[in-house]
Amino acid sequence: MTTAKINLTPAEWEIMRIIWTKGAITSNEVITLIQGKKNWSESTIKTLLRRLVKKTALATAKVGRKFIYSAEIDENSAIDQITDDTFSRLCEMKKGAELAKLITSTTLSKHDIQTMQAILAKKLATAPEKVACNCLSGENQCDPKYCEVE
Amino acid sequence: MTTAKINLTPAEWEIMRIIWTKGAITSNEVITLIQGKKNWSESTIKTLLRRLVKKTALATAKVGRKFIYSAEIDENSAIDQITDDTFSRLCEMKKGAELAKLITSTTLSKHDIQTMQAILAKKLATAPEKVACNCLSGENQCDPKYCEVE
DNA sequence: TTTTATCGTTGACAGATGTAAACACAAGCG
DNA sequence: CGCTTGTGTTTACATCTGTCAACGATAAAA
Repeated sequence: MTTAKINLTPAEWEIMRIIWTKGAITSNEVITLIQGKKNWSESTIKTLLRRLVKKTALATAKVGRKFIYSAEIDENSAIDQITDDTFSRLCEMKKGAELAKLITSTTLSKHDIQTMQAILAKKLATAPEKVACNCLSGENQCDPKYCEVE
Repeated sequence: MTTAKINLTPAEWEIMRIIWTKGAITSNEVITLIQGKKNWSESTIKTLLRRLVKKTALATAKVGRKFIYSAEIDENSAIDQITDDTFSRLCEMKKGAELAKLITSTTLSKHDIQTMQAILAKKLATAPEKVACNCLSGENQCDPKYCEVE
């Protein structure tokens, strides 16, 4: 399992989810499983598998004339990567509110919630009163008229 | 301010942040401000501005021979959109842990934290013991060997 | 062993993205 | 009134992505 920075496109991500969930799997199984969610032709799926192998997101083991595909990148690392990637684009000041929205809209287990509560309780003590906007570089400051949390 | 579904590419997003922060602005100012962060040529920035206008993410007001650009899409909506988009790709079962990581790595204000604490406290009561994986369609169940939270 | 069903490989193609040079044009300068 | 300068417009182009059809090789079936 590598942790290298490999970018997965949305379509490729769909394939990876199947493989992360099933472990080792043949292209045929992938095709069958995907077809429950996406309306992709076999060709499309084969292409995606091939591209994933090429970018070393998947490994193959030849068994007879067919391949058994398995993930070469760790699911959690991949998840960290896309979420970090997404969050890195956001205005620093807005992230807190967005996270609040996400925890509102996401189904969370009791355990998840308790974990977060512990983290938050710990953070509260040293939390700043306000997080500054970082949308402009250097000395350029936000125009308070626009750069405000609502 | 529209709320229509407009996809912003990472490069376009960079431009939008400037404009959301500064309000109305000329291409020239955008160019100056971007150059503090990115090493893009003027041409590149002009192209991005034009594409953003084309996809109605920006509006223009002609003043003399120059344009004043302003956002046509709301920053918060755009933020919601990309985060939702990203989260929709993840395994349902993994979202909680990922959110916990995010709140750990994000700088949060006291206010943000308190908001989240309130949301979590409320959610805890009705929270499920476990959130199921939704990576496979229909009756296909996760192979417990692979589909487990660690 | 001839036919057929399976897989994987090639080649394609339109549209999106990142990047940018070259060009056109109006306004102010000399 | 040409010339320079600041702005917007065109054109370009290599990649990346989403989607496939067609082709080739080989195991399985007849």
